[in-house]
Amino acid sequence: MSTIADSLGVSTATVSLALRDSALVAESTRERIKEAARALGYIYNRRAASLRTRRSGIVGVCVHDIMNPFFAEILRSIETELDRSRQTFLLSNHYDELEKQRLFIDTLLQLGADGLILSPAIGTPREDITALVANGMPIVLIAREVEGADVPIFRGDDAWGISLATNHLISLGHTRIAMIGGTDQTSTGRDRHRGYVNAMGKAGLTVEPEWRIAGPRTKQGGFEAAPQFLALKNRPTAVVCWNDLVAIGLMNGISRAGLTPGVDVSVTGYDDLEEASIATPALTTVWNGQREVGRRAARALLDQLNDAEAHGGQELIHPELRIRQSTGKPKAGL
Amino acid sequence: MSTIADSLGVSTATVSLALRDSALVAESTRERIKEAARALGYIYNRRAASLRTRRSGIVGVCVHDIMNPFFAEILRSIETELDRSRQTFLLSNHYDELEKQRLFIDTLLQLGADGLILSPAIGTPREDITALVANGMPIVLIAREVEGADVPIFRGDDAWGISLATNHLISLGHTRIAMIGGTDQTSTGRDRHRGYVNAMGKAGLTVEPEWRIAGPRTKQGGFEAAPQFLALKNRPTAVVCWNDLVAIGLMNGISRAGLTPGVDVSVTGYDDLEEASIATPALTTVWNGQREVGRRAARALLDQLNDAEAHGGQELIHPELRIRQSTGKPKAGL
DNA sequence: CTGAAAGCGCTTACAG
DNA sequence: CTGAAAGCGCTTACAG
Repeated sequence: MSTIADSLGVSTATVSLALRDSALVAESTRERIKEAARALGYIYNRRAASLRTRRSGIVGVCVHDIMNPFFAEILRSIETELDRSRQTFLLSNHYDELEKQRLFIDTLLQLGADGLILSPAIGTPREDITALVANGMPIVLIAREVEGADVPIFRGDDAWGISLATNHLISLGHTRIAMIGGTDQTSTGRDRHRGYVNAMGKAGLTVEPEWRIAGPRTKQGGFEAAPQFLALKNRPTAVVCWNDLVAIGLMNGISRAGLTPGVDVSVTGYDDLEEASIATPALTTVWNGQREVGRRAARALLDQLNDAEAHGGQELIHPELRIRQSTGKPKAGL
Repeated sequence: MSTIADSLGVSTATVSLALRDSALVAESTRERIKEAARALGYIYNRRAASLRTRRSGIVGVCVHDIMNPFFAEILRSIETELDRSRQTFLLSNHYDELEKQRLFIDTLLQLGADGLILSPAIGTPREDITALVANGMPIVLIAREVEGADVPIFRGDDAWGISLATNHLISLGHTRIAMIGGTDQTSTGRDRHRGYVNAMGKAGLTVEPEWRIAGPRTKQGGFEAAPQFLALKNRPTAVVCWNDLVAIGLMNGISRAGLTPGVDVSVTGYDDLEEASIATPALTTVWNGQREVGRRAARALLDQLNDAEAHGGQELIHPELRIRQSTGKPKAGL
């Protein structure tokens, strides 16, 4: 910048102002300065600027796994929103390791990030969140709760959503319904399991303990759970899966065993990923508003950046059932 | 830092040294300083440090789409390598839009990033790469070439790899083999198509123009190409797909039409994604060394950071055929 | 082993 | 409308 200033015989203050299109600088001066900047191949140094202004233009986004299509869809809409306001976003996976998450948060602090969008790792203590807030870094949560942390959170109404899937199966005539996937260590896992149990109870149906195969959260996991499910004595005729990935994996596993998902066993997913509609058979699932979650979370954070007052959030997104070919009436005789 | 210095009656220089474990500082002083830093909740300001040292600890990674499992697998191994040397990595999608890619590169320059790992967007001119190098930013390419750019590149031997798949089908007795997916706008697309054509030629087989359905690169794309393929007159008995995603989508589409992939139509993929082995039927494909690509690219970049001399790369990764259930002999009578 | 001083490249009052 | 000066929080010669 001083090179530009010298070459034109003006002050660096004027250059700084001109490059940011300040009305304080005469039109002609501004033009000359911009021209010189171009000619000299000037590169704006954001570190220096941010050191002075205390705004970095960086927003951190940290989730369990960015390559998981569920988060991928959320991230895309976050990306769209942040791009619009020219924020750079720093992505990271924490793989549900608290240490990785803390390392990332430290990095964010050191870089002077303006805010954080976080889907907290399993076991995240409230203090980790409040410490951030105390350091003046706005934060919004997505997908998962952190008990006792008073920050905006955006997610779907899991208990309600899973009841949609469960009730759909019940209305088709299924009475023995299993639930596969998810973990009680996350609020999402607990909420969905509770929703399933409640829906069964309301319909006067019993739930056998071995009908709950907890754990799987990926396609691979669902695939591997298939044999265990198929081996159940007095096997359930339908399965509520924790998410679409588990459901698709499970259906693949069922097909491998020579049975036909949607005919021999009804299967529901959760999330309505893009993939759900092209699965074979097309997956009956619950739309979970990923796009909406991402959009709202990003907006809420941006609002906080521009106005420390703003502090919304918390309204749950209302899930919707999507009926496709992976569910049907129980086969006669089962 | 000056707060720490004041509270202890030492200079900031000493504090700086102590916090970085310099042997220049007496053990006892070091301890006192670190203790004070902890007590005061000191946060290291990387912007300030980097302004002074001209190293930011940031490495940029830019690909077509980080949520695509192909890149996802590469990114995971890049992540592992960079974590090890405590570099923060800034991820971005360019979605094959040159403008997005340029914006990201600009951001990197402004943040003073130490280097870039890039899978270049379609149409990236050589000048974009050389300009970066001229600005002193080390760069390595992955997956795709940029003609005339003299920088390290890491990728598989695509022409060779696709010939493995093609020859496998030929050896099973197929003579009419289609190729679905990919675009001639990328080196990868051209190489794979060329490899397929060559393999067919060497076996004395002809390739009808309508057997090439260019374009699809995703599951959705493969799924949508199914009807077009199935409608071909004198339909090929086998399909070489551009990648696993297209192959899996295509198989879903074929199933939807009531045919059985692997029996009625043989299908091969490319990349050997984790998903390939749990697809139904399990996908015959070509292992493309994603992990290896990521690992080598990250190492090469780190080497360049630590020693401007280093400048390796260019050896192609040798693909391998993985035979599973999606390929078989052509059905009698076809 | 420790301190005083300069400087990285910006922006922001303040003065004119 | 423009300039001189201070300062953001570090690190690095240099001197002692």
